[in-house]
Amino acid sequence: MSGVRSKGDQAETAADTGGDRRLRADAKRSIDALMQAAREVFASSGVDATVREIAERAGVGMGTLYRHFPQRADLITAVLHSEMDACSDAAATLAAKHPPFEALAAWMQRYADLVGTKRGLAKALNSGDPVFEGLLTRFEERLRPAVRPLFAAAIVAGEIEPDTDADEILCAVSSLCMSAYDAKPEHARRMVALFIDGLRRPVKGSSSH
Amino acid sequence: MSGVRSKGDQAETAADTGGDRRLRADAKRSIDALMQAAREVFASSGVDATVREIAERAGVGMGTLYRHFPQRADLITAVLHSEMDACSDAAATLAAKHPPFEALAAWMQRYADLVGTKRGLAKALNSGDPVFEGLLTRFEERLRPAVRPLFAAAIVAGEIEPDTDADEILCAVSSLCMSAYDAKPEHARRMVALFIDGLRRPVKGSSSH
DNA sequence: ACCTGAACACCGTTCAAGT
DNA sequence: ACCTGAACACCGTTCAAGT
Repeated sequence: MSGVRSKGDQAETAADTGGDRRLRADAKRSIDALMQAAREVFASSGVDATVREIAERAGVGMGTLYRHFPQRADLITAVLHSEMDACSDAAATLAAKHPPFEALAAWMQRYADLVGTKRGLAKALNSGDPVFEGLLTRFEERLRPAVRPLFAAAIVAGEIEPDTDADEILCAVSSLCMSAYDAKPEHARRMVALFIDGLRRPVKGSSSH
Repeated sequence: MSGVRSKGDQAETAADTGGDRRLRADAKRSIDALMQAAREVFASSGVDATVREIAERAGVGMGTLYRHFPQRADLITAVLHSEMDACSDAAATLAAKHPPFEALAAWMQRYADLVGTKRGLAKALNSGDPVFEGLLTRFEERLRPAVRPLFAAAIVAGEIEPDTDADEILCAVSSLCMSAYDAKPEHARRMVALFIDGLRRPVKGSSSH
């Protein structure tokens, strides 16, 4: 009986983002390759892509895929979680690199891409399978807190109206992309840009001569 | 070269309702059996039911199924068309048998059942496959005209407000059933009944003593 | 502990063979 | 002209065999 680390040892489904929980090196490599391959294949062939296609592209056998992702749905879930997290993380990065309004606008484009892509995937999600439990939850719980500071900064800088409702904007942008994104991604992006630009108002300090 | 009947000979997909367009007796029997079997199987096992299961229940071979319905989706479409038509036809029947308001209320229950059932099927429809072309069109174009007389009659009889919007009611009832029907059909029916009852107002003639 | 790939069960669809 | 059912291609998933 080695006393330390007694419970929480059975994390069957591969970790979400790139979780490295005491895996052997080859295992971690397999998981990374699979998720990368899934990302690419889902992007090019859509959600209906075959597990075989993914395994082949990742350069691993079928058994390896199923060892880390017991069901096809688990791979989809993992990929979506990872993409959502990446989008959330982009908020801080953009905030550090750009002035408030530009950061907000840039992140919205990032978000538009995510939703546009997710729509292809979401089709399978809305099928009601409980396998996809907590995906929308994560969507709301990680993305919203991430974007709030962007709005706050733009408001403090006086670049958008102080009563701008972040949730409303997020909702508008996503529904805007849901409908038309995969037909004309460029068109969707342009509409998002127009929409976000409409929020802008002249900065206080610079316009008073 | 037999001169008569030169064009329009290639009606591949089996007719919609029970279309008897110069089929041999056994062919018609097969089609009827298949549609009836599909109706039952879809109702009990959902839209994901197997073609094999349907063929077996209908007592025909796989080839027979595919002779009349070249794709699985064609069977679904045919069944839905048939159920929509049946629901439309029920309007006239009910109008003949009941007083205006009762006919309207009864038809709404019929409609609730259709939508509740259709929801299970519609899941597959919203997949975007162009195979299901024109299903919603038919839904709107046959059902709405069928129900309009029911509203008109109830309005003339003074049993509901004259400005009642039929489309609004249809929309409300269907969205009411979309969400909760297959979990609790009885509950959905009760809510529809309550809703429709709310439209009623005291009849002019009888309340003036 | 992890990987591989042939094998399994099952699906939609086809087609040679019958009447 | 219509029917039958074995056969095909393909899918998600499993498992004995390897290192």
